Amino acid sequence: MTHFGDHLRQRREALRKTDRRYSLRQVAQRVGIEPAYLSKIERGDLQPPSEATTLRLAGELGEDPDVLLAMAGKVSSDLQAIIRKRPKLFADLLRQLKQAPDHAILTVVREVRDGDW
Amino acid sequence: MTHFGDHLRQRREALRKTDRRYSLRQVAQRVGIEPAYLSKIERGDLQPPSEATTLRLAGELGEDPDVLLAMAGKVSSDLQAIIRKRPKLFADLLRQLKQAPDHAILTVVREVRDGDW
DNA sequence: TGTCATGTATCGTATATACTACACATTTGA
DNA sequence: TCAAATGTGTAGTATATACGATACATGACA
Repeated sequence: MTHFGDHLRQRREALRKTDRRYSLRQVAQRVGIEPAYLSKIERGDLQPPSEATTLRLAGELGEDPDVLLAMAGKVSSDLQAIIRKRPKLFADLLRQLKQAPDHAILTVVREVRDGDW
Repeated sequence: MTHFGDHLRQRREALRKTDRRYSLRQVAQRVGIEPAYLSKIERGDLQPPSEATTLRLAGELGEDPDVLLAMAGKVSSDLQAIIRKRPKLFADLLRQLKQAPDHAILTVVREVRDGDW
């Protein structure tokens, strides 16, 4: 499993190949953090940043926010809020689905989307 | 919405009516925290405790752990781990189900439980 | 060849989290 | 009635979180 920082750096360097605006310093500036801070994060010297900063990084680097948050060891606060409103229901559901294969979960997602209630 | 601390106190006092072992001090001791700390939590003077302590409180007071954690503004770390392993899938699922009525989610839970994969 | 940008090392800070320790006034039960 | 138990006020602590500011060596490039 590739590290959060490694992943950031790989992604940034990839974008950098076709766009010089993706230097560490410029990305840091657009994201609103110090270059030194981003440097240490990319190198795994520091913990991944806060949810808010991680989301801005995802936006800047064109990454899926939930996936990047997951790599940062976090779960989006809006998802947490959904669970907290009906904790028993969603706790049961998630533990049931823990073992289920991806396609089964996808099926459920589609069922719900197309479901009529 | 009743406060986390209020809820704890109500629950503890209810148990106390039939069992003197549910004094604040004795519960605190069994849970492994200082009475003064539990007092302030019940009165809403301090934030809800850590996940670990909240779970011990749930056990001691016979409450559903996920529900009590939700009242503490948290989501169980094992549920978070489930989500983090397949963030896109579960993020989509939860956002789909955000609006769904309880019975629809229950149906999904049962479908998955009885499903054959 | 000099200057501009780049990545990084070092140091420091503000705030939040998660409690403990102790003392004290009040209440309860034998 | 008095000793034990109860709830609470005050003060303090250790650790984690989430960064900022500054300075510096290296590399690119014009």
